[in-house]
This record gives sequence, structure tokens and C-alpha cells, in this order.
Amino acid sequence: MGALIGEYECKLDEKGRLMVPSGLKKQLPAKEQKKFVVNRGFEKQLNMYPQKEWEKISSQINELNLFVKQNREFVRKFNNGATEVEVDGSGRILLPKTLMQYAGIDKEAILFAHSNRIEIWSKAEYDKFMKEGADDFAALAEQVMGNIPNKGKADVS
Amino acid sequence: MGALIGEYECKLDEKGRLMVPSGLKKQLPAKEQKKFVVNRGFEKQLNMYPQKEWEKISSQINELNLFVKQNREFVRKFNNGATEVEVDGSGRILLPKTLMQYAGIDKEAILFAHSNRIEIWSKAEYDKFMKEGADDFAALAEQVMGNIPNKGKADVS
DNA sequence: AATTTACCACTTTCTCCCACTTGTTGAAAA
DNA sequence: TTTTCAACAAGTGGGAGAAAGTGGTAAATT
Repeated sequence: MGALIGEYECKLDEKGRLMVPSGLKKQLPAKEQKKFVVNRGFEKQLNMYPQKEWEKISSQINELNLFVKQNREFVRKFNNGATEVEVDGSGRILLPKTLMQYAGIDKEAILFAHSNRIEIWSKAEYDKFMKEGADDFAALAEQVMGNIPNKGKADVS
Repeated sequence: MGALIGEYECKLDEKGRLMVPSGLKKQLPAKEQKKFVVNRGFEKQLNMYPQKEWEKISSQINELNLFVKQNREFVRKFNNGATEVEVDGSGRILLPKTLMQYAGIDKEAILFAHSNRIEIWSKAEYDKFMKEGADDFAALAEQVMGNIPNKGKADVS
């Protein structure tokens, strides 16, 4: 699977179902358009992974020895609500209510795809997050990327 | 049996019976949907295993040399409270009261499935556990997963 | 006999499936 | 060249059936 990309604004219908934009589906191989795994993200947002991507991650996690306390803690926090979701015949997904509440999603959501995941935000939280520290983006970029040697890297400034 | 996954919020009825969510049952082969073994977890929580999984674990434990004092102690404590439970006709299980008390489960429970088990938490304890040290997750992840060679490992940060 | 457990019946809620509406694209004819 | 219609895809809504939730009674165990 290539890296995902795109930002999509979606409305939930009255039953809380979320349409997966066709533009996003097209980026995924046919076999990976049906099943996803959603869990809580670090910010007030959810992360959704195509099932295969999730399996790559979790197969390693599941090999940890659970008699070790630290491993138990890690496994639990790593999963953090991870739940399988499936798109219905009309290309919609129904997210568990507990996760919707966590992310504060009501009517409007933003799907923000990058690398191997799709982040799901409430529109309000997304705008807030992107607004905060918007001024300092240049400074942040320097902090994060400034020390990486510039081998054939594309200039994105 | 594939790895289990999912977080489910369940209410107990007034008789203390716990509904097994259908989403969880679907993950188990038909033959393993009826009988489970529950015992005390290391945290303030219970672990429930499909019977076959329990047998695997139990056979490992039974290989320990019981002439060793430490082993005897471990085996006793590990089996302490282990109880076979069966799903009733309406898809519910009745957990022994002593175990419910141990886990502090009253009305609301969280079923948290991963690898080969289903952890049963009181909602309050679960929230507390997930909240504690949430900031240090990155450090924990490094400690636990940091030494594993990074072969095609997916990024989950 | 009292308490616990198993079994059965019913209501409400939710989920999945199907059918319909809307929108878009492309081709053909005026 | 423009307009119209057809065909398909995208998006919306509703309804049937399954699952969740509730309660009660009979049976069994102590």
C-alpha cells in the first residue's frame, strides 16, 4: 500500500454513519477497502488503519510475554480501544459510540489521511488543533527536521 | 483462532449477568463460543480465556516442577479463582461473585479483547489504568519495543 | 425454606441491507 | 456548439431483522 494522502470533510448522517469518501477508497487496494481498525489517538482524535496495516503492527505486539508487567501495560495502552469496523454496502462505517465521544464527533468530521492511517477528527477539534501554533510552523519544522542531513530531500518550504 | 480485538462496554443486569457482545462472539469459532475460563488478572481485573486457549496455558503451567517450592506457590496462585463459565441461552455469563468483587465490577464493565484473551475490567478501573502514565507512553513503547529489530515494522506513533 | 442459577418471554434499540434520489460524465442529435 | 438524455456513480433514507436490555418464573442447590 502506498502512502495515503488527503483531507476530507464528511458529514455523519442522523444515525451516526460516516461516509468514506470515494477519493480515499481509491487510494486503497480493493481488498483493503472493507475492513478497518479504529483506536484512540494521542490527541482528541481517532486513528483508523486498513486492517492489513493494523495486523502488521499488532502481530508483533501479540508476541509479547504478558507475564511481564511492563508488557501488559504497553499492550493495553497500545490498543487503546482498538475495534474492528466494516464499511456497509453503501460505503459507510458506523463508529463505536465510545470512540465518537472520545473524539467529540457529532455531525461533522474531518478525515485526514497520511502515511498508513486515516485520522478522524471532529471538525471543531481539527480546526482548533491546526490553528494553535500555526504561527510557529516554521519554527516547529526547524526543530523537527532541522538536524536531519539533507540527502536528496525534496524542499518543501 | 486468530488474535482477538475489540473494546466493548457492557452493562450487567440486576442479577450480575454479563452479556457477551455479538461482535466478540463472531471472532470465535462456533465451538469456542460457549465455554470460557475466568481467573484473576495481575491488575485489578479478570482474564477470560476460550476454554481451548486456557488448556494451552494450563498445560504449560503444569509442566513446572512441583518439587520446587516457588513453583508450587506460583501454580496455586495462578489457578486461584480459575473458574469455568458457560454462556446461557441468551448469550450471557454469570461470573462468580468473589471474582466480581476482586475486579471491583458493579454495574458497568469493559471487555477488552487482545491476543488470546478477554480482559474484564470495571469501567472505573479501566479508565484509571488507561489514564495513569499516559504521557509516558512513548518512553514505555521504547522500553518494550525498542530492542526489537525493525524489520518492516509499521510506525504507530 | 431461602438463595442461587437456569430458562423463557418480551420490549427496545441498533445494525445491516435494500431501494431511491441526486449528481456527474459522456455521447449523440439538433 | 449547445442541449438533452442516458448511464453510472455517489449519496441519502427507511425498514426488517438481529442484538441488547429487562423482567419474571421454575428448578436446583445449600
